Amino acid sequence: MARQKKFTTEELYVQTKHLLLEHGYDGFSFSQLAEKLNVARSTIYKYFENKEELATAYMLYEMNKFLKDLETIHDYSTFNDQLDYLLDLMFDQPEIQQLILIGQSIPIEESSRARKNHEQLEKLHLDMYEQLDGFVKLGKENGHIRPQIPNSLVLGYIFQSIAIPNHEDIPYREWAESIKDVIRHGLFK
Amino acid sequence: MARQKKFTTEELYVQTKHLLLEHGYDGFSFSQLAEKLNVARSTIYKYFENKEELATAYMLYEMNKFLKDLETIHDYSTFNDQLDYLLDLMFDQPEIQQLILIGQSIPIEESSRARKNHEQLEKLHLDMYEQLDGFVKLGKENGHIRPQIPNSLVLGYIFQSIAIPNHEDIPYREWAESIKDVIRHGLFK
DNA sequence: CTTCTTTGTGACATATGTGTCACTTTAAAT
DNA sequence: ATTTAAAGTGACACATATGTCACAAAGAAG
Repeated sequence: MARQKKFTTEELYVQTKHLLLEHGYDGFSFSQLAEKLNVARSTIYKYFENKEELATAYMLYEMNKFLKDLETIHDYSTFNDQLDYLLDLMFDQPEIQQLILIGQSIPIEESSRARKNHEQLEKLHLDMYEQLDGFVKLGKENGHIRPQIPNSLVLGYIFQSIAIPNHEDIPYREWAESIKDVIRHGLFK
Repeated sequence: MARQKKFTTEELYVQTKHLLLEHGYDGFSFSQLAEKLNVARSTIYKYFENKEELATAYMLYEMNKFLKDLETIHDYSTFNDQLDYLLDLMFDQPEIQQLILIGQSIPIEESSRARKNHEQLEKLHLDMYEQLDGFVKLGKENGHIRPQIPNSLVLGYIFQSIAIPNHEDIPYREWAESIKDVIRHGLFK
């Protein structure tokens, strides 16, 4: 070791997240990030080749965190508890789908270090999908979820629900319960 | 009149839409747009002061079109027909919520021509909300929609549903019917 | 044909972003 | 105290975006 770092990878990722959410991938720049971290722009190049590599590395980090949390779903035995857990998980990080979307807008150059990250990211994506697909299948087998609804719609529906803007500022608990209710039973009487 | 225009406002808006959806507001530039339209970049400055004004003008155009379509909802008498019409409308332009989101990420400078556009845009937004809110109220009064669900959640659901990615490429008609079904009756048996 | 007006353009000055590199700073190891 | 290597920086060359303006091009009106 020599000389203390001025920022941790963790801090870098936190700022990256904010900037990506605010400006999107195209609008995100090393200049902005360096300013947020109070370092020179060139410092960041010590750790990442370019925007592409940084962004994919960050997405990988975020995805791994999410998947780790997702595994905990197996601690719950009933389908209803699992659904509750999944929804709470997503409520805790409502930005996750937007980030995944931004992640998909990263253009991957041939033969870049980012390629590896990108490939691994696709693996994690598949992992996630399989986890969730298994969950939906269980729900159908156990007779909770109506079997004629396509699995991808079930999952999409759950994911998108979290992104509904709470413009009326309804208290978290009440809002979350309403969403769970609508997911289960729809809008109609 | 003098000299023919090389592009119509319509064409300009179409390209603007594509670029905004692809790159987001921050990633969008006059250079890209000029290239798409096969004109010099400076030509666009003849019609718009800057990116800000162009983007707000475009959003205004898009919003007006959408609201005009939305009015047609009154041609349908029953709540169920109105809901069907609304959902079909949104299926026809699934980009609308993403565009609205992008529109909200336009930073409005003080004392710019874009201010006027922006204020008018907010009015249209309110119009839209009132239209839709009225629709939901009707649904509750007529006993179709469960009254305990917040109105904004009902609307959020309808809007967000359209954005669910159809990864399995299920045929349009079937997919749309499934979504309508889930919105009405939820995922559970 | 000349004039007028709209439409379009290239070039300039300026700003911001990118990637690199020789160099400095700083803390640990000897 | 000296050496070493990681961590950090300013500056350079280059690319791209911005806004402006004097001027060119092209139809319409006279």
